[in-house]
Amino acid sequence: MSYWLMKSEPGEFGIDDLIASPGRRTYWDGVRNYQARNFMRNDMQPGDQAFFYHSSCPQPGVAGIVRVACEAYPDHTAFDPTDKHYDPGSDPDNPRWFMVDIELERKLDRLIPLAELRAFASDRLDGMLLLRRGNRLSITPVSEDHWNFILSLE
DNA sequence: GCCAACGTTGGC
DNA sequence: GCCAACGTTGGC
Repeated sequence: MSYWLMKSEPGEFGIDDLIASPGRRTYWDGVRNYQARNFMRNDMQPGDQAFFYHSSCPQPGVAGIVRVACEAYPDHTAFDPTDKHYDPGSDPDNPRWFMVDIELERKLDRLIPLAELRAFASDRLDGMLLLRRGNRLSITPVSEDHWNFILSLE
């Protein structure tokens, strides 16, 4: 059982879009970074929990909690020339990109802003990958201590 | 819109 | 394998 943080732009797909999805479930397509892919493909397990994080928006921060609903499987959007995330280098017989399904566990009572997390960057959240300068990874692991502390801020 | 921090690409 | 150029991410 591991904890994760997954970034999404609310202008594209936010926590309320997940709430509106059938079964409050969706597939996490479009990851085109090898490190993030490896986390999904190699380390994510069904039942793992993840923070649903809003990025590139007026109020970046942790918006909700989701559950990994299956093991990673090939991201079919990589094979679709009309898709924004099309990658001609991904061969259906040897897929390059993967995705998992996620289900909403709950939306947080309030969004916990990035700025608030940053205030703890050198003590209670020391070492958290999200807070590392220049971090651009869309999927990062979260330690159990950090997970519990962030939820205590809610 | 700006810019820092990366990751990727491609010539050599 | 090196590295410059380029593209992307994402906070501010």
